[in-house]
Amino acid sequence: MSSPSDRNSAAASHSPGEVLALIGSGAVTTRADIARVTKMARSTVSQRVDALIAHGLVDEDADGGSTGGRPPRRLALRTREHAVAGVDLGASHCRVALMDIGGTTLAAHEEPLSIGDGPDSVLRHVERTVRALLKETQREPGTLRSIGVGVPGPVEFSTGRPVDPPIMPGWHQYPIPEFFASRFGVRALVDNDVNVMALGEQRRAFPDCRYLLYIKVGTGIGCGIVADGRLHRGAQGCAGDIGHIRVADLDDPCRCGNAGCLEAVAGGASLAAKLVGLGLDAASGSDVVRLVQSGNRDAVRMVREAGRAVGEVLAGLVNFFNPDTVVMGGALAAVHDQLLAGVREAVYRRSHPLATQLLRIEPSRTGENAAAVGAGILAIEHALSPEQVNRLVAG
Amino acid sequence: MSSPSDRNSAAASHSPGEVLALIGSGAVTTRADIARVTKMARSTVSQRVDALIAHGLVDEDADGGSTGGRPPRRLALRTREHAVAGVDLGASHCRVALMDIGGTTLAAHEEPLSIGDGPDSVLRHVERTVRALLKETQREPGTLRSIGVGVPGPVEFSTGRPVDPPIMPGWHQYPIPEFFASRFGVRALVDNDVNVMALGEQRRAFPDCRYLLYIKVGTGIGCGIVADGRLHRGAQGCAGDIGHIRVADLDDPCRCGNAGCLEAVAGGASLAAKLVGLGLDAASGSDVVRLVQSGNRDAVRMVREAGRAVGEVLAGLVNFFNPDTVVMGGALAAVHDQLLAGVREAVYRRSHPLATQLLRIEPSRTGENAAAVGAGILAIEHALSPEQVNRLVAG
DNA sequence: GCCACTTATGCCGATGACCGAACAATGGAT
DNA sequence: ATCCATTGTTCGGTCATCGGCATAAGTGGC
Repeated sequence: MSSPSDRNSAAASHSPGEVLALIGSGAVTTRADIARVTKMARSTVSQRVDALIAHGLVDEDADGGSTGGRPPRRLALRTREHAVAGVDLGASHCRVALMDIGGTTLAAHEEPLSIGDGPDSVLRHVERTVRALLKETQREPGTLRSIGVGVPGPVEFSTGRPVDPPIMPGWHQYPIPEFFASRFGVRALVDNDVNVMALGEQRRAFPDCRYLLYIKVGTGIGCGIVADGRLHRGAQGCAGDIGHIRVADLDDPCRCGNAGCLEAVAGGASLAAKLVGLGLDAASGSDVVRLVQSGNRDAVRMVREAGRAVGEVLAGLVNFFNPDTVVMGGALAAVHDQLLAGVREAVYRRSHPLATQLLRIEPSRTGENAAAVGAGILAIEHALSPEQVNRLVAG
Repeated sequence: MSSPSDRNSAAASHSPGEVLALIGSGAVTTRADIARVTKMARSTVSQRVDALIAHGLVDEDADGGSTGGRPPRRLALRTREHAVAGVDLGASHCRVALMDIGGTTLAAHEEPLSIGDGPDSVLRHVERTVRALLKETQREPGTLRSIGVGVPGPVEFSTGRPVDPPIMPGWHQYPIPEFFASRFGVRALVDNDVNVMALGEQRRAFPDCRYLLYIKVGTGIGCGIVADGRLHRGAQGCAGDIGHIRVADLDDPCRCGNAGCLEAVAGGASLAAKLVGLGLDAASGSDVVRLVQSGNRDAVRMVREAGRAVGEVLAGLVNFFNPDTVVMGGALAAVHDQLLAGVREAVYRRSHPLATQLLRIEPSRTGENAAAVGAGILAIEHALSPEQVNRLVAG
């Protein structure tokens, strides 16, 4: 038996925030469970739980089924009272998902919106949408705990400010978190859209995968990186910018000034342009998808070709990063049969066997709301972080 | 004033292990310092320090200079009583560095040794060398706390076993830690040689850099990855295997069966072979270095060319990983003027400006002992890890 | 239906980690 | 010589946490 209250040995002692995280994760649902997992005394657990209940963070449900003894009281996050918003800003759309802190999507809304309208106009629109969704789901505005935002460009995550975003005119250094702080009084977390999609995909669809790459093939091509369960943003926060990696043996000119960039070879915009060159009607990536789905041979061949190009680059990244999972998402993932075939072919040909032996390459499992939900998860994980909760319970 | 003993608010409270880590880092040197940094009461700090002294982990030096009040007693790791060994196993050499837990190299020894002799023979040799170094520096064998080992092939870090290492016949799944546990009774940590070099370089030469890539250009080409201050090993532990990434527009056949691999284009072995093809006498990477240093035009051109190929691949990795520092090491780093010129040229041409704006690309600053010292640091960080120390102090 | 048994939670005194304040030590400043 | 600034130690008090016991609330056998 270990000596009591010994912070040196297998140290029990978990802060209220850590207890809440356990409850939130769904891994434990009763006080007795918590005591078993944390090894804290049952009395201590009750104390922690009482504090969380007193602060309205946890609810005591009805009794759970008995397993031969007194039935436990089930504990759960007080989802009614705590909501977050996940915002997905695209080049030409805006999607907002209202979620409770349990991760359930309560309502979502999408509409076309040009990011080029500038931060003031766009963010005011987001604010209105969030308020509308709160009303629609009959939640008090005061129940909003935080906001996650995904934007189509590089962001300095710590300050939440876009940095020289190529397709977001007027957004450079705009203080997005301050906007939401003044409107809702909550913290906003802003990240690149591919990052939040990677986070959402990992948390929702691949919870057991610790090293995940999310490849988004849309108009451009980007990559979100989850390493050891956390987002890897790199030194300047622009990690995952794979659109301009050189593809061997191809010389398609790219808007970046170089030739043979992955984006120029396999990006939706470039595929569409090539199809136009063949006399077909394709303005964007979605038209490419439509043509493939209708069985157009040139389009199918081209997407497969694009898959090989993506796979060529991905093969190098797999060798370098050694992920356990690669997820293909973005507009062109709608035709993932063709795309994945090319990707797998190239990756398995060129990557090291040890790196590919357990590697999974799969299409995205999250749907249209991927980015909004991912942003919401970012917000939830902030709101439920032990530091946040401890501050709340202590204050 | 925050209420005392509140584990929720700005929670002071640091375990003995954390206190030792502070002392070991050199950031603090007196009890008063520790109290200021950790915000614990001075009495508590004394208690922690007393425990560490009682267990022989910390020494109380002579007084430090007064600054107008009572002079502080300086604290330092008890380096006399705690040593580690760092072992660098190469294809044809074995280097052992004996270090104290403060990180000072006490003695080092190198000699030629073929890894192909098999684990039994090689590890017995290592054991003899470690014992000789202990005797040479007049340390008791019992002062050895742990052993770090870098090997030239993939390793499952958690078990310390090589996994299908191409140039280490007979080592597949050999339990290296068990060997040392039975001989010295200490834990051995085994990792890929490039990983320990990256770790050593980061800790020694670039302590402020959190995202570092260490590129080793020797016979082959490999990469060690430090992300957020920790080694990134990937899902299977084979991350950083960049030798067989495809280089655009080049088709040199590679031993792996593919063509255009970085290693086939720019590896020391391949460069030597090409020089032989030009009628020059070059058996390995070191001969290439010799030729470059003697001003041979073909060799200089070829190394520069190799630099560009490395840079081409590195440009992609910089976009993907967004490091703040890239270090070039390995045998060919001896001619880093020529190599770096090519690397920088390619990286700055092809990487995203945001990723390169603060990027440093520099030659390795650690010398011949890089891998052995890196392995030693791995061992030190294990021996001084809070978990280890807490167990010691508690037990 | 009653009772033994099992499991969950609440209550309470005991323990000890940590704190803060007072005190001792030690050298510089005046 | 005296005061001051700073460091470290001692000691009593507080509070978080523990373990044990009482209570709650089911199941299953008889």
